[in-house]
Amino acid sequence: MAELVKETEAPKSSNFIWDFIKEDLAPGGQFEGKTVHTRFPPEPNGYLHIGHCKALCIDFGTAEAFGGLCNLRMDDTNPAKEDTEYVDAIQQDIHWLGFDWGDRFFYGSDYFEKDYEYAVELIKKGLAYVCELTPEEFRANRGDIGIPATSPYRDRPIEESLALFEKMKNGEIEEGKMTLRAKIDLASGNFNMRDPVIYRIRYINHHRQGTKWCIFPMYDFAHPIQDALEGITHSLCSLEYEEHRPLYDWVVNNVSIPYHKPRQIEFARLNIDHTVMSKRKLRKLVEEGYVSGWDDPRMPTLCGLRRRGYTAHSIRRFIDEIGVGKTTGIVELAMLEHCLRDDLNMSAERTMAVLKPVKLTVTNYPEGQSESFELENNPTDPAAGTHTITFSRNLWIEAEDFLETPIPKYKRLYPGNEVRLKGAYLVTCTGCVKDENGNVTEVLCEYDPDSRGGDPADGRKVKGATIHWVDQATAVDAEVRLYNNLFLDEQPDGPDKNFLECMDPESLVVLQGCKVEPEMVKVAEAFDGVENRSGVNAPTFQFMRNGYFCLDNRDSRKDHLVFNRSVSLKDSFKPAK
RNA sequence: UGGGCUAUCGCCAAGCGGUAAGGCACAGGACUUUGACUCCUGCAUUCGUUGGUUCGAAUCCAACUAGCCCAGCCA
Repeated sequence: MAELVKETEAPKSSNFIWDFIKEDLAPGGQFEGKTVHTRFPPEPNGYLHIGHCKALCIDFGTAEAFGGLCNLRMDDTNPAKEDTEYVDAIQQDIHWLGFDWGDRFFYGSDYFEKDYEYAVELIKKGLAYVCELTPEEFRANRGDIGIPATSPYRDRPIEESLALFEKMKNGEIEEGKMTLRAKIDLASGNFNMRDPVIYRIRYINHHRQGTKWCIFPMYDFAHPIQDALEGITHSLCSLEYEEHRPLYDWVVNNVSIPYHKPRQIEFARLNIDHTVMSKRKLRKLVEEGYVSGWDDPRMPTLCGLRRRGYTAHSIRRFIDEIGVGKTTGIVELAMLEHCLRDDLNMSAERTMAVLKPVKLTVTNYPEGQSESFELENNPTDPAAGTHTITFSRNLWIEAEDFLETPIPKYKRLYPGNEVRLKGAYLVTCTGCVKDENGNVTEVLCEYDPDSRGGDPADGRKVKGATIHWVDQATAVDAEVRLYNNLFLDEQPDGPDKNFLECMDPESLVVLQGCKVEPEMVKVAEAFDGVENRSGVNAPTFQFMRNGYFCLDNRDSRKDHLVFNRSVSLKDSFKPAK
């Protein structure tokens, strides 16, 4: 974990949030001499996705940048929505990314007692009252643009509210019959300030508090208190809370907090094209079986991205690259993919794998003969060493590396053309064998014995391409899963769109009978012994000329290898149409 | 039409009164035993629009325009 943090580059020099913080820390600033303290407050009702990841990187990253602290807090003030089921997964994902909250892990519900005391304080100050409007009446009385809201209970005596709130707490009031409201401004243009409800009654089991409470504080009341009690200096959140800030400040200013007053700063949340980010929609994909689960490799969840083969480093780099601002935009997926390729290019070992195999017979290579070659593991890193591959008369090559009649600019196998078999020999195509339907079943070629290793003795330049291959004698079968975007539409989340109708029916293509190097079995076997496979990155390779692939952390076993394509290699070959 | 926010290249994004960084994408070219990587080169006379202030404006002022968010006893 520590290594991950270390290998992550220093974050960008600054952003508007850091500018604010610098001002706050400067002489005369509101936090002069204080330690920057942030918090990441996920609601435990789903898995973390790349959107949360931005927030989390900002929260933890900002603390890191200022030598401060960041707490992890489960925001669980609504018993109807939360579950412990997600708590472990959230923690695992944050650790995977390389962040740590030390011993500062909290639950919003830890503060229910305090919340209650502060609510009572507000009532005593005449700043809150028990309102008996039902949800329907509440809506009917909320007013409108230019029309103030109303509540007949607004001026009820303090003592009466105190007694009623006590009854609410003691379970003597029916759900929906009463709420506690902050007394602020019924005519405010900001509806959040029109005497917002700060406590509601809920006879539901709370995942941690059980039935101890039947009144629960609303986010707008609980959050600033939680922040204040934890000594948070900067409460960073997304833009939609911008107009809640006056309420946040109101709470912080009207309650006797024991420490400094935290400052809320908002930033734009992350959107990426060809995907959806709302928890509701992701849940629908999972629950209605459009994907295999929250960790389906096509999902934008952190567990999905991890299973797909995304490294923590690449994701953090991506978040760093896109920056922090207040403009709501949609980042291209190409940016994320670039960050992955960039990372894996440095770290992934090369191996040859044939995804759509066709036989290649080296007709002048003696039957039964075999030899081996050393293939570099990573051309960008000589220290990565080499591994041994075997060669014989019968090989597998990619079906698309042969064309009986070549298209313009085609540099691969076609009758008469010489190509290099990566790391082995130069071969010249002499023809092919077809079945009764005219499908090519075997490609024929002759090798140049004086080109061992791929370098021709006479030093001639090879115009053909270098293609990958595997030896039929030693190759191992594997299942390979190719992923495309879940959505064909750039903006499945867009207005007037049913995101389910934007899905790509071919977002998952499963290939069987792919041919991989035999050493993959050993790698898979070692991975079989790894505990908590879903929490770590599975072994990842670059299948030369194809892309980056990793073992599937859920389904792969040594006797049935399953690889996921994390991302393809860039390909500038554009055959003329 | 009430409140809040945002507008700089196809996508992110610097810029904070002195004459438009960077990344992604894209297009050429070099190199290459991955049509990858790497390396060059190109890619906003212009900063939503219109006025104003100024020797000088993306940066200050004004008025427009467009987009996003808000009327849960959700977070």
